[in-house]
Amino acid sequence: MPELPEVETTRKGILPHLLNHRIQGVTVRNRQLRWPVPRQLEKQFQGQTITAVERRAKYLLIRTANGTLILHLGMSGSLRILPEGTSPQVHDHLDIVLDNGMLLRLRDPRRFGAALWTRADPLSHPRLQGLGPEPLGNDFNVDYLAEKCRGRKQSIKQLIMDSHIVVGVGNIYASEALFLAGIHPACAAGKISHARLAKLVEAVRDVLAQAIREGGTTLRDFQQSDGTPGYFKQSLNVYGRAGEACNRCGRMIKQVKQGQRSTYYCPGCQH
DNA sequence: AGAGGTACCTGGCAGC
DNA sequence: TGCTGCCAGGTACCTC
Repeated sequence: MPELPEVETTRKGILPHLLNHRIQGVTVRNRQLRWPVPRQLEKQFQGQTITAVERRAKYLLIRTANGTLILHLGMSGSLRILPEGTSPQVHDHLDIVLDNGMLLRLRDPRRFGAALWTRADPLSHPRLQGLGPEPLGNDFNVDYLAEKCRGRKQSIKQLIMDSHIVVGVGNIYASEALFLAGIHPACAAGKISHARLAKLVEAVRDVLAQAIREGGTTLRDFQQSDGTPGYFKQSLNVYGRAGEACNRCGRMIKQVKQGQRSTYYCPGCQH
């Protein structure tokens, strides 16, 4: 489900319900997520007050003085704020009960997501250290990207989806950013000019920023934390539009496979 | 080092 | 109706 805009939308949605609130209870119904949910979580998180709700890459960091809950939504995860006592459904694996009569509930049918706990600096957690720069930050710029692309034969689409290069660019927004930049997704990263990489950096920033403004993309099951869908789907130029006409040139959008993932592009606009 | 493939897991849908 | 196969927004880990 979530790429960076969906995670950021979720963060903004849950923040006011969590910040400065005390955790009254933690219920783990299924520990078998991507990694087992650590046993210390209940004991060490309970009773703490939430001091910050941050995001690094697609991870959410729920901080307390005693440690940080690190959440990842995987492909199918979502977080909802619900009144305490709301009955859980099959894939509701984790509840955080708050002192305001509400609870934070993690639902994740495919269980590719994660709930980790660390008492140390979460940014140096093995899952977070070594990640590339944030796409909306200053460290992601054309000089950085050109350096990473140099000599690489890998396709540009796969390269920008590599979280060691830049975080937060998933399958939807990779296709969308390449469309905006006019770059063919199969183009070898090392063969793209500096000027075109500059366009790509701007396109990645623009598409992610716009998607955040519109509350993310709802394809089938993404919901914001209050249950409403995201509206960016209306702005998609290529993703999921195989066989339809390009908004810009009218040619038919194509779909291909790259590294087992679907890629969409316009053969008229992207070279 | 880089590139490619596989694995994890469930649900929805098309096609027979 | 029910089966089978394929597809899905992520990412770690394996091999060559």
